[in-house]
Amino acid sequence: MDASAFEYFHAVARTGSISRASVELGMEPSTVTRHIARLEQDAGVKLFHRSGRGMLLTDAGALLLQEAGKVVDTLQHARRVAADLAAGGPSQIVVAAQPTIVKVCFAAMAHALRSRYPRARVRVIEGSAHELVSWLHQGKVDAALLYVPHLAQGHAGGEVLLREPLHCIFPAVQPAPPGPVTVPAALELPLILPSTSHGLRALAESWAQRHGKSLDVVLECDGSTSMTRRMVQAGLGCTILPLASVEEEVGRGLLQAVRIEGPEALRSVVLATAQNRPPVTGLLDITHLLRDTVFQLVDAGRWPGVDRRTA
Amino acid sequence: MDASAFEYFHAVARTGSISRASVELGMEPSTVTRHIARLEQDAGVKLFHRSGRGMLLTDAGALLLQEAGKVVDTLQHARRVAADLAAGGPSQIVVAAQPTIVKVCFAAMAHALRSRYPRARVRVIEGSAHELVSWLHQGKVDAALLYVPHLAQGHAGGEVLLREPLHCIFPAVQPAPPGPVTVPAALELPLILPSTSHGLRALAESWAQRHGKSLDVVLECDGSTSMTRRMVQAGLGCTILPLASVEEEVGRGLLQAVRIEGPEALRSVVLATAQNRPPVTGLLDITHLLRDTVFQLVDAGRWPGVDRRTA
DNA sequence: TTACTTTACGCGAAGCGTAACAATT
DNA sequence: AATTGTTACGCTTCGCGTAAAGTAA
Repeated sequence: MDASAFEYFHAVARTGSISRASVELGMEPSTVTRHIARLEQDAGVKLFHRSGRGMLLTDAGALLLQEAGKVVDTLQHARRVAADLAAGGPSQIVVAAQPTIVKVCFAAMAHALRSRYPRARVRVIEGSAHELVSWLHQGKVDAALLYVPHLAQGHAGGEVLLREPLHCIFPAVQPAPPGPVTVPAALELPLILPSTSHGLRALAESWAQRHGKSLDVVLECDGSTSMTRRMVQAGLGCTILPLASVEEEVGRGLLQAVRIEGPEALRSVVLATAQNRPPVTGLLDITHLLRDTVFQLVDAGRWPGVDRRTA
Repeated sequence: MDASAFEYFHAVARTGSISRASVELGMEPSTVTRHIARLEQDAGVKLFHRSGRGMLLTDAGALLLQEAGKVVDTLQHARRVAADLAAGGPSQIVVAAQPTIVKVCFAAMAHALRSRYPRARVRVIEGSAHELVSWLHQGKVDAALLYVPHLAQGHAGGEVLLREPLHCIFPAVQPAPPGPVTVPAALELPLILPSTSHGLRALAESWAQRHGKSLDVVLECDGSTSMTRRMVQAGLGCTILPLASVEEEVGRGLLQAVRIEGPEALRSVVLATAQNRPPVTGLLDITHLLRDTVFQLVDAGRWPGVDRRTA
């Protein structure tokens, strides 16, 4: 029973159709049919229910898919290591980060990675914190930059690169305090925040609990922070964000940002790598490069709101 | 890059020679050579140092072997699941146990497994407790019967089948106490025991510590317990074993066995399965069968020194 | 010399694509 | 009718084994 049979099977099960799998695999549908037919003959059971609309896994098929998935993953890793050997260094580098971080430093990072590893395929992905840890765990990304909500760092194998102060974001039309505000003062404001399970919302909730207040959430706004920014610009309320997220709007006078005081208003940016998986070739080099890039950005004043003192 | 390439590579690296790998793989040496040569070409580096005596991994080869090993393991599991599907039940059953347990009940177990799963390949392996947990973790065995030293059960996903009392084993020439002895009394005896890291030795050490005594170990005897038995027969000292290990010699008057009193002199026999790995087809059935076999042996009085009361 | 790996060569089989067919919606 | 899966057929290619050559101990 050849390993490629499991790969074909995996593709068909995932796409739910022979024709879709065939284009993904770059071969003719008839070939895929033959492979599936042979696998079913070898296994002695039907792995799919056939219908005019596609292929649906049977119970036995679902069982075998578990194993097929592992085979595909393992093979992919092995091939990648071989490719790394051939390239004399990493042949593929995948870095992910949360949107704000992407905005600030992924241009510089992509540039640094490309010039350091010209022969490697460099991929950058944007995702939520939850997605990032999941991707790390699955080995889909090599390194990730993410916010750790408060002082709860050390949960994963991450190195704290810097601490970024959070700001209260006001509409341009509303008079904002001239200097930094305290956390309790921020909690008095009508806020536009993401719904639960988002890092910033969880942080705000923990502030409210600690100071014995309740949040005045006038609007829940999920998705990209640009939507939240537009809501604040429209004067519906204030929000809490790092300065980097709104630097441009602040510069153009569309929004006002006031720093929130105190250590609880600091979010750590950590550089995380997968601990459970074997490190990719040159991962240590890569993390060094990413770290240096971040520090250079901060030193050049290109990370709004962050300097060496806060970091 | 085909998965079979990794399998061939794995075989060559493991055996250290193309010719040995070729017989293991059931093919001609020239074929294996071609596969390795192509893999090296794809990887762009030499994976082996060639010498007139065989093949030795390079650094790059060692790196790739890590991945190749995972590929081989994963593929093996996937093929097995497929074979289970084809057989309509488990196609292979691997059960392991510590030597004494093997001696007492593996004949009955092998018989029960063969009659329950006539189409399956049944394998039984004997090994030390340390090896057993390692094999379970690696997925090399489906179920294992092993002794848990004292009352520290529950560490792994194991079910306690019974508790077996330990005995003091005396030479035939030496007058032995007529009835059960206490743990402190046993600790006074000159003992022949395995060296550290063996379960029985660790148990004896813990007794000594708890009763504030020190062991009088006249001889350390590693390997099979039959060596220990011969040493006791020769009159060099006493030892501590379950009755099942020495039943035959006791019956022939070559040794004397005296039960040790108290709950601390009981060893639990646990039926363990791998928790970290997906269960094999019908594993639940198999464990049921093994459990019933043990209980039937005990009820029939075929497990020396154990009855329903101690169990 | 001996044991092992590698190359050359010819053959056979396995797998692919094209194209026609069948079945479900 | 349209989309999708399956079967038939001819062909190419890939990989195996045999046999000879090369190479280190």
